[in-house]
Amino acid sequence: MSVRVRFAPSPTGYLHVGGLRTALYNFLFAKKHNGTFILRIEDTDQSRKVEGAMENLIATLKWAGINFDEGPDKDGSHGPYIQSQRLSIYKEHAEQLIKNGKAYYCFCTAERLEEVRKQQSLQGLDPKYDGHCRTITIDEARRRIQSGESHVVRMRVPDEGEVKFTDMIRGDVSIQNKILDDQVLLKSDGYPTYHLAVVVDDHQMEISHVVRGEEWLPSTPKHVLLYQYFGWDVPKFAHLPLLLNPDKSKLSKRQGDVAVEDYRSKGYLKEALVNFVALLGWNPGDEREIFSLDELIKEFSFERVGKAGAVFNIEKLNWMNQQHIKLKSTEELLPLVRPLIQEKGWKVPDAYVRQVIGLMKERVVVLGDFVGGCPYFYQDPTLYDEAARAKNWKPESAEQIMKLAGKFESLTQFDAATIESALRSTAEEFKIGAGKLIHPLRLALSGVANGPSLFHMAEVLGKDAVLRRIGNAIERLR
RNA sequence: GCUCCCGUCGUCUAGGGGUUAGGACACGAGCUUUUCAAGCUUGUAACACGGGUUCGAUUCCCGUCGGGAGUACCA
Repeated sequence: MSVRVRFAPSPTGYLHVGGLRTALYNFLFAKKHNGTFILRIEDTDQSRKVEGAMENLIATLKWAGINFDEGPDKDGSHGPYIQSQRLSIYKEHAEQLIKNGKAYYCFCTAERLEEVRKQQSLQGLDPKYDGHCRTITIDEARRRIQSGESHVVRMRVPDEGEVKFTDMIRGDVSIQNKILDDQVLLKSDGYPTYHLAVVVDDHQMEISHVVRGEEWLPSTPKHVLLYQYFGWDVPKFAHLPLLLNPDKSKLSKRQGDVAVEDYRSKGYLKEALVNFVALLGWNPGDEREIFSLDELIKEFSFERVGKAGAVFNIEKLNWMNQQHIKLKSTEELLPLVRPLIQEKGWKVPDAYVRQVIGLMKERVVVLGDFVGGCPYFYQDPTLYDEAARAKNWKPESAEQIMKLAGKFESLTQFDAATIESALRSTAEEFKIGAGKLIHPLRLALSGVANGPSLFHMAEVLGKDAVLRRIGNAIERLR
């Protein structure tokens, strides 16, 4: 059997990191088995529709490197891939169920439904549709519809028996029919609910494995029942453990960033985010942790996906981002850093940025650190860190640095080696340790107490900037 | 409430009838060092609880507790 899987988000804004992982697992599984990965847009709730959300979703998936084979803008002869364009299909299927007695028209108003639920909870019963419209004959129903009465279609769930299915991650799951609700399948506006739409689409699109979040586990029995009603083969299911907030509730906004775009704009590499999210619930079975997308494809399997929810731990993501940055060449980093410098309005040539990247690469966590973490590479310092000044700038420093500047001036070759020897010889002349010059010079050049190797930093800055900054510092730090 | 799912260091996890319960992040210490990082070495830290089964359970079974999800004309 060929593998066909799908990621089916609803376009309500941005791509959630939980969604990213669901999409990723689907993608990895498809690629691993030479299968097909499909993107389907589930926009059956008109009230939640957000303009541009679908384009955004597609762009973000593309950014992450999770490419789909079939989808809204990639026809694969199983479309359309946007549910709002498939309304007639759902309607036909709902009617088929009605004809077979597996579904029925319901005319209950929202008010009545609410009242019923209220009464039930008052009596300590489960809130559930009371079957009020179950016995209305099709003829009568048609008359009422003809006269313009608002209605929905509900599935008829048997009162007895149970539904069983096997989940690739959780094993056998079963549930009693009697606790299942007569789920609405077709809403009064003619749109299907999720439950009808997924089943119909997954079947028509020949989905072999339904891989989705654990929040769907409780409604899966209804879906299985629908497959049976239609006489269709049931696909395999894999319900992924949830991604959690630090307090263990389902990962949500208000407790941190959940949008993939947020992490992107904060300077996380797609490689790091994908790698990190892959390891939330899955592991390779050995102690490797850093993976490329291709390696993930090679290693992935549902047997190694865990059952328990996983807290989204930003500290580990930070570490992983560092690792992936270090894995990248300066040339690969350049186009990622360049726009950030542009944003600040700073103008420096590529050759210069390459040198900065070279020096900063080992000490950066997010891409922004190449810029905001070392502004002194782009601008003369105007403020000097107070603590550093108190610690490193002594009354005699000005004279010593002045002397050093004199030596710098006469250097024909201004590189890390010549800078270092000039500094060391100056220190000797004053009979002080090199540190007594290094620290104040660093303060003068960068305005702060720490950063990359001072001599290399000075080399990158260049002689003119170094002399100018020394002059400024002596003026301002007196 | 009811239904379903889950339960190994603070977090991500490996393991599985007999182990010094392993790794990673974070945290502490040390080394290195012109600073800060990085790197290397190292330390602290876990099988939720109670019953079984068994010569032996963290591992298998049951219960309890705890957590989560679902319970919509939202997905």
